[in-house]
Amino acid sequence: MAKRSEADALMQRIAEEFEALPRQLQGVARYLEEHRSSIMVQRVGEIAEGCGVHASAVVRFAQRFGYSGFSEMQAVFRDAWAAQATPTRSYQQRIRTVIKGRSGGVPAAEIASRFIDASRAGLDELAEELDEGRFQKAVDMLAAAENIYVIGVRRSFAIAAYIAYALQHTQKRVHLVSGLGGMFREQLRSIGKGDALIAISFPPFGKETLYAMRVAQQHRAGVLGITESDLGPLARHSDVLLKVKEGSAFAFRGLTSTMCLCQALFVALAYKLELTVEETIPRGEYDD
Amino acid sequence: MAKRSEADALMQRIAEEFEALPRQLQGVARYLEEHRSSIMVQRVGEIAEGCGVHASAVVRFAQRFGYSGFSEMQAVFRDAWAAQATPTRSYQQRIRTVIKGRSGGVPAAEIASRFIDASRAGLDELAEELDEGRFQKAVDMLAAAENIYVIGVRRSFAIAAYIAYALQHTQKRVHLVSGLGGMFREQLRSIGKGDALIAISFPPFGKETLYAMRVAQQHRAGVLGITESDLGPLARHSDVLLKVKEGSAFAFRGLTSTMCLCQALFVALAYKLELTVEETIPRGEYDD
DNA sequence: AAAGAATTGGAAAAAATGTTCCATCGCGTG
DNA sequence: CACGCGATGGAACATTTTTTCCAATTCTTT
Repeated sequence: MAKRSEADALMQRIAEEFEALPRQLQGVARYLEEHRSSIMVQRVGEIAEGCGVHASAVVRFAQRFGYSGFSEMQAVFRDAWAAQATPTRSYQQRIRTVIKGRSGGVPAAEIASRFIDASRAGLDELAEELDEGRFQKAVDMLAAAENIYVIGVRRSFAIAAYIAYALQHTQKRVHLVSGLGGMFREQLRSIGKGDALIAISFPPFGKETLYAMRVAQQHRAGVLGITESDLGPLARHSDVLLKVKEGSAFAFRGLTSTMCLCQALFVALAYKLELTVEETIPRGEYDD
Repeated sequence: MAKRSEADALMQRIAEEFEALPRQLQGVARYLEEHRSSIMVQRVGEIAEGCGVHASAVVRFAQRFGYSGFSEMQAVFRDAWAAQATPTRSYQQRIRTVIKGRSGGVPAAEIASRFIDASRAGLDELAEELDEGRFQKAVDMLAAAENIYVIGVRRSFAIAAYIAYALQHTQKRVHLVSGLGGMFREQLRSIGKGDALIAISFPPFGKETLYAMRVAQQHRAGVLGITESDLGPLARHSDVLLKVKEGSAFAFRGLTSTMCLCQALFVALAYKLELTVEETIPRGEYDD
């Protein structure tokens, strides 16, 4: 019943012993986990190169886990692949698999899979409907700003938090308007000309966000709105408005498209500012 | 844009010349057509046996179609497979190309569009590789918890913030371990048996997150880790581990797949708790 | 700091795999 | 029916790939 392939068992064994493995073998382990699906096609040499390791290290790895050599271990992955590539699994078996995992109610995986589909559809739409002119304008505005303020409340807060984090990797001064301590007003006080505000809001629009946009405009700062329609209240207060329509499954509004758009925005900005890779991803002690 | 692989071209050529082929080579041709997807893994001998033919016949077949030998022909199929098996990688590759290629103003929209493609491919991968059993376990664990603590620092903070927000729509008590005021330790103090911790972390793993996981385990709380691999430090401290592989375009790690997974997690949980749509999406005065 | 253990990289041996050559066979044709 | 052309299979050969062995190095422990 359990279709637990030997490959699965092996991977688990690897995960368990991982910590106790020497440095290079850990590298091999990581590589195997990462490229599990293509190991069957690769030669020892290729894998070794992929890990930046000598071929013999890969062989030693296999031996450490009880195989006579790499070839024997590779066979395990090959078999696993062959087993799943051949739709020999009867329909009944599949159903049983799905039912097996669930503890009453609808299998969670079913929901997950549908939600992922919906998110993907959302991205399709984003790709199709992205207004290139506006996007470019948004990037230009941010590139020109001295200080960048970011606001998003409730559902949109996570997005705002992400943008603020990402922008820390630029030379800009970044201010996340969080409202911590009830200080929305105070956090916005010093916004002014030459600055920009990024505001993320979806219906029903948070009043804090709208307030921030008004303040920004009064202070002559540029405003970039991220929302779902040209018709909402953000339009009036934005210099540039980016639209994202989130797909929704189970009447639950997604956020992946918005997240994706914001990351794209950051990447484009980083490029425009000619940040090097090293600058965008510092790997210090405190990084996560 | 039609990415007609060399393998496709070859198969067509084979079809055209099929009639003119000697008996055995026709057999080989049929075999290739039939087992096109597994040729890359097989040895000449295996294929020869599969056709009831001598190995040299297969080599001759390859040579007849202009290759130096079987190996060269096999490489064609291997490449074709690699191209379709790792769409994520190739998208990321393209972003990199776009960015490095042209000097001066690459249209921001171009970057955006590539980035969206890459994210989409990432979701495909997520859908494909999601471990259904673990996902179900994760949902069950959360459903059973009285208090849910959430931690994620730096890059992962936005995700943690979102989860904490979403969970407010359930009956659970939710605690976002933010470290505000340097109080990581204090915020975790009262975690205990019957509670759950959701920890999100990617390399290089934030020490705060790892610390929180250790504490949670010591206090007998359930730990749900969200990371990119079974081999990282989260594995040891997690009761359930969900994997998300985010592609990184020019060393810039995405977050859309992670976001999507977490939302799916919430939706599945909400469903299990039998929350109605209205409950999960209250539209009150303060909503955003 | 020295001794010991474990890890690592190179090179050579071993195995496996792929390719070529050639004698034989079968088939169609003159 | 004999001839010749091309197809076939076996075995030798060549190449590639894997594995083993060992010396150099690094890391630990005393």
